[in-house]
Amino acid sequence: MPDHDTEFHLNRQTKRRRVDIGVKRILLLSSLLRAAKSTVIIDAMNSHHSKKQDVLECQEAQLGEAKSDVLRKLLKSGSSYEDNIIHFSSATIITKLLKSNKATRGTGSRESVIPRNAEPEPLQKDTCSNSSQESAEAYLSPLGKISLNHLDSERLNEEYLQAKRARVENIIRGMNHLPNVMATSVEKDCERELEGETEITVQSFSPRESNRENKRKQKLPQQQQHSFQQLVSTHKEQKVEERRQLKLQLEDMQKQLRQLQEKFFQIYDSTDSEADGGNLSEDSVRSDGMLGDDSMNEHLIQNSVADRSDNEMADLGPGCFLDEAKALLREQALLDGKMAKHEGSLRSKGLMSLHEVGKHLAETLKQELNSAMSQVVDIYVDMNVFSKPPRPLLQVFPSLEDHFVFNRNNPDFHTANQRLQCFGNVIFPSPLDSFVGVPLPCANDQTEALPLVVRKSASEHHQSSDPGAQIGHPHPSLHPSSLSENTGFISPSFRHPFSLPLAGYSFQSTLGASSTGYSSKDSPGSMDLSRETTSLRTKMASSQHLIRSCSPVLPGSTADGLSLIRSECGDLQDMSDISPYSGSTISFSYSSMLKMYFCDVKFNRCITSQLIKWFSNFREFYYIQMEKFARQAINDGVAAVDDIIVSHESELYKVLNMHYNKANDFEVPESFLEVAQITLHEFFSAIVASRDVDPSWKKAIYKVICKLDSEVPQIFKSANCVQELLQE
DNA sequence: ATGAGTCCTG
DNA sequence: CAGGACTCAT
Repeated sequence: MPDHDTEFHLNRQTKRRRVDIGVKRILLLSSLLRAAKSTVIIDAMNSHHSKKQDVLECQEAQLGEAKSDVLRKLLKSGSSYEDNIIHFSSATIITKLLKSNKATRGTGSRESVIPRNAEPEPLQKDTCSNSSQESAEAYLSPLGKISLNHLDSERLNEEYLQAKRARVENIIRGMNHLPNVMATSVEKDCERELEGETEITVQSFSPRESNRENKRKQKLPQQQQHSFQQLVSTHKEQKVEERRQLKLQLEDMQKQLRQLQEKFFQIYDSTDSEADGGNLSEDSVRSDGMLGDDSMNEHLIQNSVADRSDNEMADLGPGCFLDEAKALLREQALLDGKMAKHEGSLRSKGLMSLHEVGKHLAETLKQELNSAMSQVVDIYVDMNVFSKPPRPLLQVFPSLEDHFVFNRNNPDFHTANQRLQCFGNVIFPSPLDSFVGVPLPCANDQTEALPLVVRKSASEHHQSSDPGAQIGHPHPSLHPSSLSENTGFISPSFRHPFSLPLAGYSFQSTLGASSTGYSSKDSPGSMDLSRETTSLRTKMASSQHLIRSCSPVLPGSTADGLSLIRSECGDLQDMSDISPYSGSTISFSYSSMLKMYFCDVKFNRCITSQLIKWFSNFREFYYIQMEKFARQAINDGVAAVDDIIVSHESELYKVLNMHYNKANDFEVPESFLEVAQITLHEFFSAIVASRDVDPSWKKAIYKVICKLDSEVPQIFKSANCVQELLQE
């Protein structure tokens, strides 16, 4: 029977096994963005960043990545086509070539001067390597060096010049497909290169250089003219084929472009109404821009690509395809510019501001992310946590409704609710709500979960700390099934500072509430903010030195929630492997949460890391205690997991409360007990099942518990958090 | 190189 | 809790 010391051993074991959770956030964000396919988001983002992003990115955001993918493909294809035809025509290669030549000339030291007249040798040895970039490069590269000890340098010079000319011809031909400017410049460069050729002489070769050259010369063409002809003939065929393929690609791109265009306008139509009432979302703004310049956009988009006839296309060389793609990019940039312009005009009208845009964009993004996360959480919890015969958690809901003061008409609720961002068991207002002035759908629409902190009841009679109730000794009145009769929740001793995952869990997961937020029916109702604020006031009052920033105080009240979210959501990546909804995992960082909730706090590195530190520590403590008590229960001979009941009298609860809520400043939400119990059960079961042999066995538990997390109380998001608390 | 976040230790 | 090592990502 393992005692709880094992924990430390295991901790040590898992030392290097930890999963770094902050890894894929950005990916997640972007993938979610894509998955969401929300034009609201995309447009907003595009508008917000358009000026900073390059053309490709703008285009991607604006018309969707499909198009840009096509463009990229086209560009890529174009260049690969060129590569295939004549590598020398590749701008990259040319650039490289010219650069290296220049570098060579610029080298003062003779020792390091590239032995240009040494290059012809490869001509004699090579067998028409005409398609590999490497060979081309090698051949052209002034870096190529061979031992010339036995060679007639003059002859080689001659040959080399011949080869060089052929190559330049080759390049020029290849460049026919490129924009004139480039071709011309390259041509000139090449000519210059030829002219200055004979000035370079060979002085010496290092062995290393020789080796490098030897490697290369095997691939170099022996007969430049011959290989060139082969090149041309081969590439002519390739040209035809490539042209055909490019044509197909372009046609495909046209199709996609049209589709995107249609989609774009459809989206505008669908969101048009949402922008009514002076609430201009990014989407509507953008769409307005589109419609405002409808004819022009149509022209821009269709004229260059869609309207181009196939015949015309067929006559286009690969360079023209590239031009086509570039033209598309330009068009997109232009469109983007118009968007920005339109946006600017709106802004000048006072309808919106860039700041608002960014803010709203962020909010929208967060909502989308959380929605997706919530889905995953729901599904996972439903599948894993409640796969067993349902425990009486459902009864928590009515009981909580009884115990909490739901004041849906509380004006504070609405103002705060509009700012509400929830994590963990995410409850968000609908994405559009985040935009300025968009009213909440309904006063009764509960978009928030239970606050983490409940104000102490006015009747501050302390609950009897009955030491009798211990883990492994179920107490009827404390069992979840009898929570509705349990008055303990109202009882002031329920003051726990940290997040209470189950608040969201009970309602959302158990009741199967929509992941996008509590519906008005599923939600427990709005929490009376005054309760929590009053509760917090106590804390605040005792922490006047932190008056400017409430966050230093808050970690104690939000730490575990944040920690849970933070630590476990990272594991959603793992869960995504299990979940059929694997596309929609989410991960939040502490810092982003902190910054969102404590907007009045000027976060710097120090503050952020300190808070993170606190959260980590809080979280750690929670789980350490869980494991400890689970092992203790096992040691005590508890056989069935259901015999483990966490109540207000449980030692576990006391320990936690002592740690997080020493002064009992906070009323601990009922759901905390639920989550604590579930956590304990998880640990117990895992240990009993010997899953703890796995160094990372806790992670599975983290996953489960993470999903029970409830959101940070909305009050914390208020910029006037402190004032509000003190006013209570 | 730096930051975010976790894990371990004291 | 804090310090610091460590990992991972940018």
